Amino acid sequence: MAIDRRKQILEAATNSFSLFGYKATTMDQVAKIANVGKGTIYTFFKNKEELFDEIVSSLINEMTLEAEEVIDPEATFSENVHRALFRLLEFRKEHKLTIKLYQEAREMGTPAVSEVIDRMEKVVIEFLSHRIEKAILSGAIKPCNPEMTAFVLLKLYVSLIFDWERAHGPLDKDEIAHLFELYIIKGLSN
Amino acid sequence: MAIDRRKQILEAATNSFSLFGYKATTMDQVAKIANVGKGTIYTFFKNKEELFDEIVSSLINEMTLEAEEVIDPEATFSENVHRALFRLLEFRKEHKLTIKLYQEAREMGTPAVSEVIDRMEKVVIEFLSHRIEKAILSGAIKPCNPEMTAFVLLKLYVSLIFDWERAHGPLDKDEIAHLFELYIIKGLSN
DNA sequence: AGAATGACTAAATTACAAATATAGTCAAAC
DNA sequence: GTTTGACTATATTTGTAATTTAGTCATTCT
Repeated sequence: MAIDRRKQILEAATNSFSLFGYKATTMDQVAKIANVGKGTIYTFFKNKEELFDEIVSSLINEMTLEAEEVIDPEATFSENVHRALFRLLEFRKEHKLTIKLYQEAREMGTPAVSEVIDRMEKVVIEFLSHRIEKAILSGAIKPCNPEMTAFVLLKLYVSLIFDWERAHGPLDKDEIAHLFELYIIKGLSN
Repeated sequence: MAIDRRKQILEAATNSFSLFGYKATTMDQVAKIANVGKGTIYTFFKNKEELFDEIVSSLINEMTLEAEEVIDPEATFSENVHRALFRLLEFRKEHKLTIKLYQEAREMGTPAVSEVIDRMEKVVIEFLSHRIEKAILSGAIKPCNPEMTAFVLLKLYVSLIFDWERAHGPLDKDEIAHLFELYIIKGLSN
């Protein structure tokens, strides 16, 4: 239990960031939770921001890997959107951090947090853009600006998860998948 | 030029709110621009917030009227969405106020401003909901939750006008109309 | 030795108070 | 009867002391 202090620190920091946000998490707190002296944190991480960045980077990596993994080149575009969405929606614990960060960015505008969100969104948009480009080339979907389409998909997702849920209670995975299918893939028109 | 002080005041306040926002507009300033004594404002409006509310209310009324007017019961749903959107996008001056208010709500979270935005969005969503309900009943579009669909349409609009434009420069009317057609009405799938 | 530590310091944040600015009033002027 | 701007009470900003927190480093522990 006294080994792998690095991991202990990362875990403690992740929990604290998820629960209280970036600004409200103190290094003393992280040290206390991780059961290490504060100095120990600085033997592994240059400063608070780097600790934060490492946590977010590995979250981004995990998500990208998962998404990459779940894509089936044989399946249709719509099916792949489904699969990726579903997997994404299962990231509940990591999601807690994301949700907290969106909240902190909105309510307090902490710069380090806004930067990190930009970074996350950039990765998501790039990932989606590539998929969309391929789907256009293969004729699976209509020609469109891939970056803007990625942007619209992300905005729809964020709107549903953060804004709609905040006012109307949570949506389950199937519901969200159905909504993407209806609004973006198939379209409303008969 | 010394008559209809009420109108002068409304105009001065509208300009100042559009240019500087709600908080940064002072009653002395409004009086100065409107060429009236400050006391005069209070013979027509109980306080700053009521002056603001009246301006926003008439903006909402104008918009609803315009939208109502532009709807053609004979035309298709998609065409009506187009027409309404186009008309909306012509509201450039009033739009300035809306844009400033969104900015102020985001950056400073002024309560009076956030309330007003909620009010505006509620009206828009109610208006859209009714149209969508009718379109579902007439079979013009697929069955869906009208309120949520209205919400998604609004969010797409706001995302494009405020978020995308902020990062990538303005979109022209035809482009926006085309995007609505592509993403929401027809869908991406081939 | 080398890793871990927590008292320590410098810098940032918050709490508080005085100074300023603003909303709203009202007695005088028109 | 309407308009007005000097006036007041309230809200905001500014400057400053008190507190908190990030980051260091001499000492302790293994």
